[in-house]
Amino acid sequence: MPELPEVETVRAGLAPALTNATITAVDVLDVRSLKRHPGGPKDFAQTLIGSKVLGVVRRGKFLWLPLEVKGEKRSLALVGHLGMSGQMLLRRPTDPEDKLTRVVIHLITTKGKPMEFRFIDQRIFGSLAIDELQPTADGKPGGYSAGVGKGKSWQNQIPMQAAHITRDPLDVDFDEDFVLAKFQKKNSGIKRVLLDQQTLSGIGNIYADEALWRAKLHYDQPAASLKPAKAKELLAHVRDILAKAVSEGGTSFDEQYKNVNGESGYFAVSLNAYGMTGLPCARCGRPIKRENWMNRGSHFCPNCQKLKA
DNA sequence: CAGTTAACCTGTCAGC
DNA sequence: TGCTGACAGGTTAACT
Repeated sequence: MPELPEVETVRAGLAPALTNATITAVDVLDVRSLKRHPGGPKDFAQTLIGSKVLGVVRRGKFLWLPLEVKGEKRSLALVGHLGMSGQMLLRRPTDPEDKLTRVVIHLITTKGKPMEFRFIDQRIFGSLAIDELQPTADGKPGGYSAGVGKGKSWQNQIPMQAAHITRDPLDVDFDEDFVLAKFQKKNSGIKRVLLDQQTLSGIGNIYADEALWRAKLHYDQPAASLKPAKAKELLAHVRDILAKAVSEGGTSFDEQYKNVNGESGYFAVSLNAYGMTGLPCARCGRPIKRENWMNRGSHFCPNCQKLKA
């Protein structure tokens, strides 16, 4: 479900509420949501209770909350991934239950106000885990946290389970030359490469289809066949689309993506390819086509986006 | 080694 | 009304 713009919308919503709040209790309603936490639910809850949240950071589709854990020497964070159907909602204890809630983390603000962080996940591809932070490979900030935490110990760190993820196109330290060099070395179709989080992060099925539509590229066009100028143009489209989608609060079609208040985003009205099967292409008027591709779908204009030799 | 596929899961919706 | 199959925003282990 959620790609970079949706995860960033969640991050921005969580940060002001959770920063400096203290965890008071943890309810694990479905242990499958902790599949990336090897210590199990007891260890998960014990570590969290009494800990303070220091910030909310994101790289690509990964989110993490650096923690101050009493009596703990290691640098730890609560790491979250939304998978295909995850949501993170901020609720008051008196609010009605949310369907498909898997984990509830109870907190109290510095002003003594109680609140609940609820992790909702239909398909359980998402997860929460406590993980150790390690220094970033390049010594630069681990991810996006709106400048908060400058000079803090966790600023230039990243959770071990997210360390293999490269920087996303909205990261100030995004290395475009590194990505272009990777394109040149890959014979896979360009869409496959756009979705590879170790080449560049944050892009999923929606924004890949949208960027390729804008660049007039077929999803199976080998990445290495792109001329440098075309590859740069594609990355510029990627950045534009991601930034615009962030400003619109992400893309929502149904109940599967909500911000921290349970509200939908508005970018769906800006889509030109994804989910537009059979509707006229905004450029040439011919119908958008959907093809089965990698156990999912690819949406494109057969007229504007032709495979080139 | 790079490149691909299968598996992990549940809910919704269209069609019969 | 109920059944069946297609489909859904992602990642990663295990193949070729």
